[in-house]
Amino acid sequence: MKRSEETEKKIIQAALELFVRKGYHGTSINDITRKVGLTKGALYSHFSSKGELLLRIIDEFKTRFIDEMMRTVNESQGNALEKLHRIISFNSQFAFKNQDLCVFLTFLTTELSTDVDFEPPLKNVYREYQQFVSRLIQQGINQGLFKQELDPDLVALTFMALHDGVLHQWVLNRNNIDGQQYISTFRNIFLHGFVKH
Amino acid sequence: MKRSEETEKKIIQAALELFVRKGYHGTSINDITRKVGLTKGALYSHFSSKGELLLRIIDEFKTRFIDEMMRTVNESQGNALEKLHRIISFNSQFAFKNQDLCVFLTFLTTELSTDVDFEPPLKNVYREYQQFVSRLIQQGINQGLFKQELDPDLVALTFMALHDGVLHQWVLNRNNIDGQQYISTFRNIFLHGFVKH
DNA sequence: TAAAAGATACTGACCGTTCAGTTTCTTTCT
DNA sequence: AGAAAGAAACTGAACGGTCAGTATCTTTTA
Repeated sequence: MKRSEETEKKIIQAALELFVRKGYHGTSINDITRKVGLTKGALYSHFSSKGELLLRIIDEFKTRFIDEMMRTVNESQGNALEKLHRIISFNSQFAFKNQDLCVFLTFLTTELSTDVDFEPPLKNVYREYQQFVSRLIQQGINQGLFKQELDPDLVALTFMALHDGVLHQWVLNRNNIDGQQYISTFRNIFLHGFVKH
Repeated sequence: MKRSEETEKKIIQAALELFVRKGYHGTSINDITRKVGLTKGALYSHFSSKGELLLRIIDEFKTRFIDEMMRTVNESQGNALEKLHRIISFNSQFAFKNQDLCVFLTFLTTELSTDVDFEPPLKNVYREYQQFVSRLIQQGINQGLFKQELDPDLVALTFMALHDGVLHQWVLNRNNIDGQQYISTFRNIFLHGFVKH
């Protein structure tokens, strides 16, 4: 890899970690350069603005998480339920390996959902995600696996809500939660509820 | 009500709306004073710092949402499942009436979860919430209503995760979602899952 | 040796905060 | 009741500091 590419990667990685930990507005360019061990001039010879850094991270999230998840699920065999299991597994594994990147979308969207520069790309990622899950739910309903009375869009939204929320709670309680057990809990609840029947 | 109290209320209300919409660091004192129609000096004669504003809002959230929810649920009759329904109803109604205040905790916690000044009070509110729900789940298990194999703490966490996530998604899609239908969807899924059985 | 990458030093704007002074309201005195 | 005095609320300008971004110079790399 070229040196400049490596530097860019380091900058993006540092920016990602800081954005997730302190928010976009709470992170200064100086914070980022200090973390990478560079100066402002160096950073601005790679990126034109702080905003471009954010857009690059959004893009990275899309290619590394969304696209990869769709690829994995589409290539897998099985009915809609099994594919939904796949998504949950993929998300969990990805979250374990790339905590920051995974948390990024949820956290930054809350902060920047009304920012004219960032709202459109952020919403695009969400929309793509939702449509993918929604289609899967629709398949499951057609296959007679899921309850027919449910609206696929709303179930997809609920799925994403649960996924977002679980991530949020996990970050807040990283040290007190057994990740594996937490995941199996929320998976069971999402699929079967927790009321006895 | 005294004039100063009214002004303080206006300031807090404006700060709340802006914090929720643009984040804590993304909101300036000037933004707030502009919205209220005051000057900086006036604001600082009521509040000692920007941080105090935030702490006051956290406190307001606690008394108006958490405490009130506990009171409502504790005073209600019925078993654990019915009380859980109460919580969901209360949260939904509260969210409809006080969108900003309800969204506040979720959003600001993501931004400020690593800030030494604000993390403790924010986590306290969450802890109180979780313990309350957790005890309710435990009651439900004891009463034979809920699945015994589940850990009450993790179910409570999942409940809050879903609640947080639903709020988040709702804010992002305020205009495209039928609130009532969305709530009933996530309630059904949480209680009974969406897989046919 | 030319171009890319980085260091240094700077800009103007805006940040949260302070404060001396003015206006507005409330109480006291005659 | 009406003027005087005092308190409370607010103004507007300024403070030091930090922000994102830029201009200029030096080093490294190919």
